[in-house]
Amino acid sequence: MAALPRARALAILEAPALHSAGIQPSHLRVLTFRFSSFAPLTDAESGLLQDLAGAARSYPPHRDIRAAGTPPRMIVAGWAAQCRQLANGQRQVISLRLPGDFVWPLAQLSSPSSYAVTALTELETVDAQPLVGALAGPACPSLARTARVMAHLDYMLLGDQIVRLGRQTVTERFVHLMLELHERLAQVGLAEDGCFAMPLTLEVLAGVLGISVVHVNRAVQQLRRDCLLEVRDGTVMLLRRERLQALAGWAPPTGLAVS
Amino acid sequence: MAALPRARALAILEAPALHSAGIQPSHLRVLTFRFSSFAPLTDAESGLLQDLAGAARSYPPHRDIRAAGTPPRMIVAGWAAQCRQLANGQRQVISLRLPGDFVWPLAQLSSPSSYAVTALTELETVDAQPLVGALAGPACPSLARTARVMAHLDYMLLGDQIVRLGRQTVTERFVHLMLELHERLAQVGLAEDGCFAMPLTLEVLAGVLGISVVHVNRAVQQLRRDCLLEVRDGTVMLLRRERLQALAGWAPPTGLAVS
DNA sequence: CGCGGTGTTGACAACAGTCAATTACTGTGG
DNA sequence: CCACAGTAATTGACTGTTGTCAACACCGCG
Repeated sequence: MAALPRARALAILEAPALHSAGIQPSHLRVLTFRFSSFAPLTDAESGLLQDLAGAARSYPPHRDIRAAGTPPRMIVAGWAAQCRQLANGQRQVISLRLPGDFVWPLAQLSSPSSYAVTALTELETVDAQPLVGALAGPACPSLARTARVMAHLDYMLLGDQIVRLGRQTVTERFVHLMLELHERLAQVGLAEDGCFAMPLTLEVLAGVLGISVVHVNRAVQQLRRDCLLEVRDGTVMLLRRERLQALAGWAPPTGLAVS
Repeated sequence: MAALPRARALAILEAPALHSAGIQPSHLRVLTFRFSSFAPLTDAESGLLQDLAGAARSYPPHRDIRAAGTPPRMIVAGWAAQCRQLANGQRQVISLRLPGDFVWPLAQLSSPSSYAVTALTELETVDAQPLVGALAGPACPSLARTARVMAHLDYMLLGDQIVRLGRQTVTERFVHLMLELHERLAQVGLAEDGCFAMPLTLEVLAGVLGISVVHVNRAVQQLRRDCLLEVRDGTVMLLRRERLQALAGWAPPTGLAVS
């Protein structure tokens, strides 16, 4: 969708000025991909994204990024997980946060520490406050619409997670999640042809899918034997998308109209 | 919390003008309870709520309330469920919508029909468009903050639902849900002393909890035998709150600070 | 070389789903 | 007033999926 405008927007990435400004092209690429997938970007909006990409902050793996009152940030590289720690020591991942996602999906409160966002890999984020500020002003009208769509997408993703946990078997859950991740990563240019990098241990996957480590493994082995999917060296290859989609009851998101 | 302002706000309910204006006092009561639980209401805000309560619309049970593009509404009486219908005929309830909740939690899109909101009982809703409109304007500053808190609460509730489905046993899920419902209903004055009306069949409960009808029943019977909880005639009585909270790992929500 | 983290596999136990039969409660029509 | 059908709740017996425990392989690292 919107192939032409995106191409035009991405052309900026070739400009030599980027490097002299200390901007990571891959960071700007993520931002541009994400926002141009909803609506063509105006020049003002492209400029705004370029400003954002200028000041990235880095977090090491396993670092807890506590929410309380800090301004919103957007991930431009690496993966994070929004977790709930349970009394019995178990951990449930509410939502995986990928490049192009806000770290905290919505207006957030000071929640009682049961919520945390943990960096799963080396993580790069940029300050998203200018974006949020731009929503109120009239300067970037389509950005405001885009932000609403993104908020809704976050809500829909939690719905998908609920369906996985509530109604699917281990294998179905895993496949469903892989298809979702592929779709989300493809939106920011980090997945192609059913292939993407997935820096998750079985333990984290078990935390996402609400099952034990052992059974995540069994599901992966079974899918591998059935030649439906391959996982190796942190890379996932979806071999037969149609079969996988039928198996997990997953469908690519249809056109997004804003209310 | 905010006992004094709420009492002042509720005093309006005694005014005889209400009945002549065709306003259901119970509807206004729900609206007033809900909004005054976050911040004291100004007179302008009270007036806005009173206007809302004037024009309620009614839906029969089992009626599907389709979302696509319709303006937002708020429930003032009755229960509804936001569902996902699966290909194999199973149904997963994403979120129960109670009096004082927006029917569609957030900015909504035209989603591909897999999402639906179904009235579980006779349902009364009011047009929430004036509320949403008031958020942008400067007339009701605290209402805008309240709306953000409510959006976040909706998100937190989905997180709770995910934890239930991902990490808890049948009994724990049921108790956890009952405690959540009690808390949410208490916020709109529909629960007291561990006692509230719950118009849900076992089938709907199974749809919420991601388990089979039979097992919902077994859990209820067990809790009844243990004298922890009683369900009869559509009424739930939580007998030992502390034991139940410990059993389900549930804690009452702490103070809500806005970011 | 030993160590910790991660992945892999098997055996068994615990939990939850399915099927089926029975009961209780409603509203309807005779 | 009763018989009836339809829905919901309840219970038992059995099956199937998943969790738990344990052992082992692999790998990078000090």
